[in-house]
Amino acid sequence: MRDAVALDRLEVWKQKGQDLSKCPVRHVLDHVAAKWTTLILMELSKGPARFNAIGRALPDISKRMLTQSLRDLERDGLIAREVFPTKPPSVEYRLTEMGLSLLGPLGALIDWAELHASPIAEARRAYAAG
Amino acid sequence: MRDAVALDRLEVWKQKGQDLSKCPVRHVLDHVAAKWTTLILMELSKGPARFNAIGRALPDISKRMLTQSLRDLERDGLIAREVFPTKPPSVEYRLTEMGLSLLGPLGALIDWAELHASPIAEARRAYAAG
DNA sequence: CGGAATCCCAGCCGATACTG
DNA sequence: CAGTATCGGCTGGGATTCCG
Repeated sequence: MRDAVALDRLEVWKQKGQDLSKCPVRHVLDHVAAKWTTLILMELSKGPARFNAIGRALPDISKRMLTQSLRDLERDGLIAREVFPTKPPSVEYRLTEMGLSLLGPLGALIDWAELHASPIAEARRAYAAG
Repeated sequence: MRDAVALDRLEVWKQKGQDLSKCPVRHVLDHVAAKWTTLILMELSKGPARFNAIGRALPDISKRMLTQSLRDLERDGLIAREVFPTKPPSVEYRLTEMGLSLLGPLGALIDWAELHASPIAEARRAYAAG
């Protein structure tokens, strides 16, 4: 059929009888999944930005979710948070090297999605119709 | 900083003031997000399989979620469902060409996750430590 | 400015039981 | 074999309010 070498990594984990929720691969997938983290990584790919700047760039995000998403990404070492003791204090977020390296694979996925957007929409219509 | 050509596709959508939930890119991301669809695509990358065969390969999935996940993938044209009028009836699922083409980008993401699994785990420990 | 705390609901998802 | 039906818990995430 096709060599699915990469996919077998998940397979191996599954066959070890491990808890799927602790699989490290799932963890990354969950970031991609999370409603906002992809957008945030995208925004930061343009350069470091401050809390409210990111918020303004993503109009529909609440402060609550922005905070939480930033924490999640920081926790996993994908972005770094730096506080400047100005008055009032400002906080800057930027991609780490690891976060930067994620943009490649993530971009590939987004490219695929863009390329297949209309076939998918078509498939949905066809499915709904019959 | 870095060319983020791919990522700008999402950006464009956002700036059009569109509802993010209807962005076609999000549809794909949601599949990746969903707890089981990635595993199912993985399993089917090895070749066509029947309902219960997939279920046995993914021991922790319930029939309910298996059905639902298969429907989701079928709805978007990533897998195809074929019923054989045997006795008792059997149903076979296989990747479509579009589904097959998703394995590449998805595999790249999984490779990245596998490669950075331990740095991420390390970052989490460091973060938890304070 | 950059958050934290609280309330609350929609939906995801698991368990269980039933069907053609 | 390949589903469908129903119930219910858990949590993601929106709205709002308060704080250093």
